[in-house]
Amino acid sequence: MAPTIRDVAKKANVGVGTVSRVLNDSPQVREETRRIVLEAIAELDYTPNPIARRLSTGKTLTVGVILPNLTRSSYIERLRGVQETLSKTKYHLVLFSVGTKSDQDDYFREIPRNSMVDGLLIISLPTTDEQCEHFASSNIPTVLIDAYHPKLSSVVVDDRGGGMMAAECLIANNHRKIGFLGDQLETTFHPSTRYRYEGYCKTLEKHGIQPNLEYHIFVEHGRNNARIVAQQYFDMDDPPTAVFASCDTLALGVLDRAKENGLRIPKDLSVIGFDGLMDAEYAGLTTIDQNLYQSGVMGVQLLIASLEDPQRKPIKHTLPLELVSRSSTKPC
Amino acid sequence: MAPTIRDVAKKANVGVGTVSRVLNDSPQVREETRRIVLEAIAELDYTPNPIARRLSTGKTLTVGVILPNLTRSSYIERLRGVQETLSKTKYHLVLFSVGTKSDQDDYFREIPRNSMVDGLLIISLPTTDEQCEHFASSNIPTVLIDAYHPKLSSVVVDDRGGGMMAAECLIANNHRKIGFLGDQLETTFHPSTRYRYEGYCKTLEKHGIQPNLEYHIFVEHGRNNARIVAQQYFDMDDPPTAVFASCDTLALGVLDRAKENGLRIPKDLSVIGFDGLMDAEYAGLTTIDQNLYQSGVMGVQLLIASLEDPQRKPIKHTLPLELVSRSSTKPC
DNA sequence: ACTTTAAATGGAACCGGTTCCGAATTCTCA
DNA sequence: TGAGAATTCGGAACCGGTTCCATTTAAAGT
Repeated sequence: MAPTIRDVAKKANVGVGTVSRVLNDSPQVREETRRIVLEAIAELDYTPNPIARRLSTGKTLTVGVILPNLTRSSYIERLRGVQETLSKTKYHLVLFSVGTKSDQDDYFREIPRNSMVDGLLIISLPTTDEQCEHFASSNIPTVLIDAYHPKLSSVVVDDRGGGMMAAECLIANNHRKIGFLGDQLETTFHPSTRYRYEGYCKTLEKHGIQPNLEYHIFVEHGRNNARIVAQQYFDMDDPPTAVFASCDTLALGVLDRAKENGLRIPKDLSVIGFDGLMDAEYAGLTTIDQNLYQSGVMGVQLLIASLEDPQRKPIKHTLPLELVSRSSTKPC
Repeated sequence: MAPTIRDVAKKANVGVGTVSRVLNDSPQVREETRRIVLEAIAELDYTPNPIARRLSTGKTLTVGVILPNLTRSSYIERLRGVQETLSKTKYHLVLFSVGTKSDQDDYFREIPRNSMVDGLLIISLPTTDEQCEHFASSNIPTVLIDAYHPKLSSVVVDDRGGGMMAAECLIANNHRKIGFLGDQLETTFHPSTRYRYEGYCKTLEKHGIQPNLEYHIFVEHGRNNARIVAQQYFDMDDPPTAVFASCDTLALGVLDRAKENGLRIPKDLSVIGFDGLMDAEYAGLTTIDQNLYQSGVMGVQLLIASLEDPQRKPIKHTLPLELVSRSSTKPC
């Protein structure tokens, strides 16, 4: 059996309290005594049992990360930022992925309730007001990434502004017939898409362009789905000359189909995406880079701050957006 | 403060033992008593503290997953299989990612030692004999995914056979000048690449083709790296007419560059990859599909089996490989 | 040298479950 | 109806840490 703190205490001829103090770098222990205890620890090859520690301190040294699933590159990139940052801290990462709405409800209810984690990071999940209030009033600090609520710390980008940037870029290149391809708005709709859409519409109007609703298509997320619906654009009597997709994955699908149809990019069709995925780089896709990785890093930093000071006020951190101009558009 | 089992016991006028029995569905409790206890639980909105439970049972209800990092799609796809399967069980998933060799050593030493998890899943990490022995003799069941050791359960594919399939496919299409592009062999080399390489060489020889070492290039993993080194092929006096890349990502890089050079695929150059990523599908890349997702599913199943019966003998599960013929080669 | 004060230490109590054993209750059957 | 067996139950002991308080030991002060 693994040695316990009492074994160490016995071996070092001290009380368990003293061993505990040595383990926790308490200054209240004589140098000489510390040496003896450390020796005993080394001899027994003793490691404190983290679970026992958790029980008595009430801390789990664990951070929960909840995200929709592991299929979208954007979630993964955020997760990567979270993971790499968290690995530099004392916290472990427990991963939860919600497949369905009811999964989400379950997790949101159960995770804080039986305090399985010290803190929670919620990535790209649309949360209700009620849920956020619930997190805020629970005693586990929670940070939203790619979502916002006044009572919780959050990491966001200016989606509306991003939509405007994209539209401005295309308009600057003399496009007037601009399409918008977005993630499904109805079902598992994420607010970000709507804001990007709003920014896009706003900008068109600002330039006196009446958004053509025929050009606005919403589709279930997926490169292949985008590839398929993109055909609708090419079948139109008066097709758009440019498309802004609400995420890179959809934009890539449009490019795929455009190339299949022999269109020249960006001459016959300009495409701009949103996210800044690696895949966009490979495909030469112009995009609005939203610093996905950095959102994970920042999320962890905010969470750690809350963990260290639970009274800390919620902070809303807005990451910058950057237009990355590539070959799918003329230079912006 | 959250109610404890003793609060419930008091409220229900029973002993804590009885409450515990109710919680654990012990048959040793009268139906009437059970009802009363459940009522008290409901009234207090009581949830057992999982950490306390862990301490007394010694089980953490947690499975650790160690993988190299979250950048390669193949790891992610495996992780996805693991995650989705695990979420159907009572176990939680704790994610560890090793950035450096020394990270790996640390994790391998520390994770079993302070028993933070009930079981361990090791994905695509080259492990030494010594490390495996160590896992096998520790009391936490461990399963290797994409690696093999006789003392541990493992999920693998026949990499050598896969290399042969790829080569056979190209040879059947009358290619004689076949290149091989592999992940770096020197530094963070993974055995799978070597086996694929061996299978490829073997097959060439079998068909009387002397492998041309000039055609064999090894490069740090990455689509862009592959894209860059691929130029070496095109600069040769007598370039290969086909390339087998040890993974899809590298193959995609080759395709990228080939297209930049205006080569027609598969007429001027045939390319075949290995993995079966979604990206390969989008790019029309012929590949050897190794059922990455399924490897995660299977890994969890083997682990759960070991968790339920720790005496169980190690099992080696070999997943099938499937040649998926797309437009980067002539039909195989 | 001898109090006064400060620092170091031992160990019981606690965190919140599970488990086991002895006691109490209920059931069985003569 | 009552002895004996079978259920059901209560609660102490335990898991392995931390923490707090009382006590011992060392340092400081006059």
